[in-house]
Amino acid sequence: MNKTELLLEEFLPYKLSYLTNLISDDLSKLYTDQFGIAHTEWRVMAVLGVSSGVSAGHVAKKTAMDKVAVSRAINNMIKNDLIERQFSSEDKRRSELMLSTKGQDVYNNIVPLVLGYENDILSILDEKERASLANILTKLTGYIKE
Amino acid sequence: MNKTELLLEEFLPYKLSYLTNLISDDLSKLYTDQFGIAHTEWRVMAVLGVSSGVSAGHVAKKTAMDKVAVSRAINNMIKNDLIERQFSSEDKRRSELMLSTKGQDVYNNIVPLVLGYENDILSILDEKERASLANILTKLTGYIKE
DNA sequence: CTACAATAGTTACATATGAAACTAATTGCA
DNA sequence: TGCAATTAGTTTCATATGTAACTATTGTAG
Repeated sequence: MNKTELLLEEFLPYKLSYLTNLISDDLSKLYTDQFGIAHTEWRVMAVLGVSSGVSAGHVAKKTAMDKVAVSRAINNMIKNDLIERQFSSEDKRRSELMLSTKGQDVYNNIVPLVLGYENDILSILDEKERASLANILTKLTGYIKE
Repeated sequence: MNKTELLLEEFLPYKLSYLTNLISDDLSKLYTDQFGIAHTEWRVMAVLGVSSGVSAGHVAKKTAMDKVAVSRAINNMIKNDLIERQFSSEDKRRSELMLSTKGQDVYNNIVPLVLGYENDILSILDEKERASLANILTKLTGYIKE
C-alpha cells in the first residue's frame, strides 16, 4: 500500500534534510566562531588533514564540492596562510596542496571538537542503532549513485 | 575507545550531508525541470498542499526555512499564479495563503513523482530497516533540538 | 488613552553559490 | 610533428541566501 498523500513530517528527504541542516549549523559554529573557517574551507581542510599533496580536483571529489567552490576556498585559505600550494613538475596544471603549519594547527584544534560533537549526538543511539544507521546511509547512497 | 582521527567517509555529518544532497538534487530535477518550481517554492507548496489558509510564518516553521526565504518564494509564486493570498480581517499583518487552481494542479502532479522517488529509494531497504531509519532520524533530530 | 514592546512580513545589502566561458597545459592520434 | 580534444584550475556573471534594518499593525503597561 503506497502513500498518495505527502506529509513533510514523514517524508524521508525532508527528514534527512532537516536533520542534516541542524547538524551542519551546529558544526559550523565550532569552526566558524572559534577559527573563522568557512564551511567550504573546513571541508577542504578535512581532506588535506588526512591526505597531503593532493590536487584541487582530488579535494573536489572527496568533498563532493564543485571545482569552482574548491578553487575559491583554496585561494582564500592560501591568502590566510592555512594552505601551501605548489604545482606539479610533471604536470604544471595540477596543484599539490598541503596544510601550512598554521593550517595543521587549526586542523588539530578542530578535529577533536567535531569528533566530540559526533560522539555527543551518537550517544543517544545504542551500538546496534549506530551500526544500522551507518549501514543504511551507505546502502542508500550506493543505490542512488546507481 | 573514541576516534581521534577524522575520516570523512566515516564521519556521520558528512555521510548524512552527502546523501541529503544526492536526494535533494534528484528531487529538484522532478519539480524544477518539469514545472519550473524552485526548491524553496516546492517546500512552500508542500505545506499549502495539506494546510490551506495558513500564514507565511506558519509555512516558515513547517519548512524550517527563514521568513525572508518564505516571503520571497511566496511573492514569486503569487506572480506566477501558483498561490493566492489575502490578509486576515482580524489581523491585517497576517497572510492567508492557498494554492491557486493552477498551483493545486501543479502540486497534484508533483506529489506522485516525489512519493514515487521516495518509494524507489526505500525499495532497497527492508521493512525493518525503514522503520529503524525513521526512528533513528527522529531520535537524533529530537536530541539535537534539545 | 498613549507610548512602548512585540509581531508579520518586506526590503536592502552583503556574501555565497553554480553554470558557463575562459586560460594554460597536456594528451592523443592523423 | 601538429592540431583537435581533454584536463586543471580560474574568472565572470547571474542567482540564491542570510542578516539586519525597515514598515505596518497589534498588544500591553502605565
